[in-house]
Amino acid sequence: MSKFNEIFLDLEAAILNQRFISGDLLPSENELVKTYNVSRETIRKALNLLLEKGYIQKIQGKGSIVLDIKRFDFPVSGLTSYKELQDAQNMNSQTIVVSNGLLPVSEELANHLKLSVGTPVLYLERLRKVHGEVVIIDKDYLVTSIVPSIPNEAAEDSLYHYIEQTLGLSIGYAQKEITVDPITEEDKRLMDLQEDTHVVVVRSDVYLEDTTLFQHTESRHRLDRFRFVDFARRRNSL
Amino acid sequence: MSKFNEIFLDLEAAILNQRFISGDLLPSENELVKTYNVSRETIRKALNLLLEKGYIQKIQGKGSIVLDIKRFDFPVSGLTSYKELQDAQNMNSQTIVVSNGLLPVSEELANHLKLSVGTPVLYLERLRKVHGEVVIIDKDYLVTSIVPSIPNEAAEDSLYHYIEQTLGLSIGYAQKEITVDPITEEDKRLMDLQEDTHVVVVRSDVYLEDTTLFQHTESRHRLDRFRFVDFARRRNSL
DNA sequence: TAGTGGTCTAGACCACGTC
DNA sequence: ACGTGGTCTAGACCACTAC
Repeated sequence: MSKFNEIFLDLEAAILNQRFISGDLLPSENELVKTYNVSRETIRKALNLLLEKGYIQKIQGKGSIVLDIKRFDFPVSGLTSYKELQDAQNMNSQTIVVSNGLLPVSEELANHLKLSVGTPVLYLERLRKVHGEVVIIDKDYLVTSIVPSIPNEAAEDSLYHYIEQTLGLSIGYAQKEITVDPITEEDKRLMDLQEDTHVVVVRSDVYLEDTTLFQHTESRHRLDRFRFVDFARRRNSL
Repeated sequence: MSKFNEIFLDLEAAILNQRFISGDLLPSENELVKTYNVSRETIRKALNLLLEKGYIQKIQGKGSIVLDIKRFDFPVSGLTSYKELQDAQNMNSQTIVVSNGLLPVSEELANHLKLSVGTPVLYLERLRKVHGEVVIIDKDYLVTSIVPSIPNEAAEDSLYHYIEQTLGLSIGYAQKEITVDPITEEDKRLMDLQEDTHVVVVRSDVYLEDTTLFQHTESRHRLDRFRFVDFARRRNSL
């Protein structure tokens, strides 16, 4: 593990554990150089990670100020899976696998995943129950040359954990899109909808570190249970 | 302007102008060192910006691969304003200012903005018309000690442009939240809703670079006109 | 004036991919 | 073996804040 990543994790833990609270100044870069016995650029790489994640704001001539982290917010931002979220939130929730097997790929999806028509894909469909109600449907389409199959136990736990830990693949990045779509017959049948006429749909394409597209996901959320929180920096395009 | 930022903008332009297309390798870091006559760390800072923005993927031992940028996607992600979006998309749209003046702050908002109750805030309410229909309502609450007033012309153009260019303030970062809420009487009155019972609500807190909270915004979108696109990297928490 | 962060350098060694 | 990106260093100079 790299030094700057270790320092980042160390400082992150210090902030999460409230050893530094909102408004505090972190030790100066020169002090951190002494503390960790590394060069200043190494410290700065660690601080940049904190900066990107919204933990601190740096002010020239002053120092690194710890920002107010809203711990109870839903960080659906970034590339985080349902399971990780659930762990973080301690949600009373349950996953039900309703499909897990090969499916001939549709023409549209074949195009999308850059497969030839007719190639089978691994189709996984799961219901997410929170407090006894089905509020999310997740549909995953996986390229079988990369992920040939998923044990049901892994599907009930975390798909990403299985892909990364068991298959040893490195997930790189994802492109995602959020829209609100009219409900389908399937939504009506499988979800505990109330009078709703729409659901929030999050569609993602997920790529490995070597830029291979290996997964397309459609996640359908009941309106009242959907919340997305994001931290964004203004990039001065000077 | 810093060297690494100039190099970033140069490479970004090259990618946007298709001088490099999806799947291409950028010149190696050592080649870029020669091209730009700078040190390797400076090149790497520029490449990191491309990486964060989703323009490239770096693969050790191989090079920097240009990714597929979906140019017609709505990058509502990051800290971008409606006006900037509109420019980028060439949308046929129009802004109507329906409120622009001081308002005694409510208790809830006072708390939120850390103001004392009763302090006036600058309240700006705007309707966004696209293709003749009102599909977005924007409500901005601005701290008057920082932004005392907004000329109507600026409100019709770009609020951020006015704040940055005319007032000379530096916007730092924002925290935003997306939910789907039931419509209000006001939504019904002001927007061209169809049978909709809900709207997408984007709430943001916007801070200056010195961490001062100066704006709270509530942006209400008609369901069928809302789309959010995001690029996310998986951070290996190794 | 002293201390802070912002930028940049020239060089080093390592890990990985390609051939 | 060679070229690629990943990490790290020790030092330099600048811009800004605080006093």
